[in-house]
Amino acid sequence: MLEIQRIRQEKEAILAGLAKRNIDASQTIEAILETDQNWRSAKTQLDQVAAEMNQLARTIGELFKSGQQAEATALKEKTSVLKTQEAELKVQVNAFEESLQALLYTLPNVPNELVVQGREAEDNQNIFEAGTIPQFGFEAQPHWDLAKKYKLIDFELGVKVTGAGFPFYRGKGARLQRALIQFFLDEAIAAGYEEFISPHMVNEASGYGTGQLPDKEGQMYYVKEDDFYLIPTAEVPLTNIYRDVILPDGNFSIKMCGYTPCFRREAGSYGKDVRGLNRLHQFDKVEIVRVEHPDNTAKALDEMLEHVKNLLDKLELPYRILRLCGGDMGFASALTYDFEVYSAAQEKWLEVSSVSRFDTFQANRLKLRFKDDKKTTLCHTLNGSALALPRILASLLENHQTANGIQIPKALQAYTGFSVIE
RNA sequence: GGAGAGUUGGCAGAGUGGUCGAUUGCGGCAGUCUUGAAAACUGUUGAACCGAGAGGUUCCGGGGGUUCGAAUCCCUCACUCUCCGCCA
Repeated sequence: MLEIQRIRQEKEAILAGLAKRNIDASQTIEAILETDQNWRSAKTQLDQVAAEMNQLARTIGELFKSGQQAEATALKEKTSVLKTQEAELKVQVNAFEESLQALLYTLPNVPNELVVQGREAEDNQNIFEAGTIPQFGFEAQPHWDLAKKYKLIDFELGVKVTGAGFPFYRGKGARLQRALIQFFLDEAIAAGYEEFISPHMVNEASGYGTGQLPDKEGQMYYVKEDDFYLIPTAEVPLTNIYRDVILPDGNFSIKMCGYTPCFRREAGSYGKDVRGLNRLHQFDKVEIVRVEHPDNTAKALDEMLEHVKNLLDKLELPYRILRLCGGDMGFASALTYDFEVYSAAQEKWLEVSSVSRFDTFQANRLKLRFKDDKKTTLCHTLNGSALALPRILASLLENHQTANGIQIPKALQAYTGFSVIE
């Protein structure tokens, strides 16, 4: 959520920024400013009336105490007019406040200056590439065939027990999955992130805190009896640790990581994009989350990018980094880098990580601030996948396949306990 | 699931209708003392909003009500804890 003070002060810059998302927010901004103006004027009146009421009540109290019943009763009569006024103003103030809030919720974050205007994936900027795309002397198979051939993943069994998008991993497939989780966590911990095992369900307030609510409830699984949401990412429980928190000073850098399963309804998706592991309703992910002083955000983002690069290097996967264009960025993000691994078998790039800075957008909703010379200032939040498992598993299988089996990257062998799947 | 107790400032914990944004203790900060530290003592220490400022308003789990006046009384919802039951 954008800060109202910022909208008051930097209207033009915000409009220009949102234009990069192909959004013309001028009407919304005007409505916000008008509602804000109305709210402030009603609020000022309400405050005045309330002040008078308080004064009167005090006077009446003193009169009663000193036994001046008649005077007190006379004054009491005067309060009824003020009371009516106060009630009316309260209704107004609340109404303005609500519509202001609703309007503010509709505005996405303002893109960083590095972000270019664009509509879709093609407009994203390719800023980095590494690794070599493997050449096979045979016809490379997609991961769903490999998974079947080596009995690593059973999609049909998942359909039987739950439904599409809920696969079983079995045998070496399960082992590989567990190895990856352990590997990612160990790397994150070595990079200074504190590990958390979080709840896999969150309450409504947490959904609002990170921006899944309102509006995107359709993307989350919902447990009606208890009013809980299954987490779509560890970002939600980890970031919400700092909901309603004021850090004591500006000297902080909070680095958290956590492995969780992630649950996403993914309503409306179909076709080859969802084949195999490409898109699931339940998948595993190690997430890194940071809470930073605004001055440190750029550096933190760089560190996170380096961290993810390192993971992919160690997994010996060919990848590229895209800086997302305005139209392709998430609602809350100010700047997002996607990591994509090339799969020579599917002959396409698979998104395996998304690293973003949100600046104050999440912090404003979370009310996450720090004290700075008696002032309270909003913190910055960042997060990134490091990494999401299914597409990593897919690209490991596809890129490291040989005619006789699948080679496990060296860095992973200590975790899997085997070096080849045959 | 049954029964009961509770929700107050960073924490602990008073406060049952009037000057209470709230006693006190701990913690934090500043100071006195000290070569320094500890101890002791003194002072200070919540947040949000409106306002150029002076100042004002709001917040004692959320919402509503009674009253001139509510942390305090009533209604309602949520959450937490304890005991019993069930259970990994």
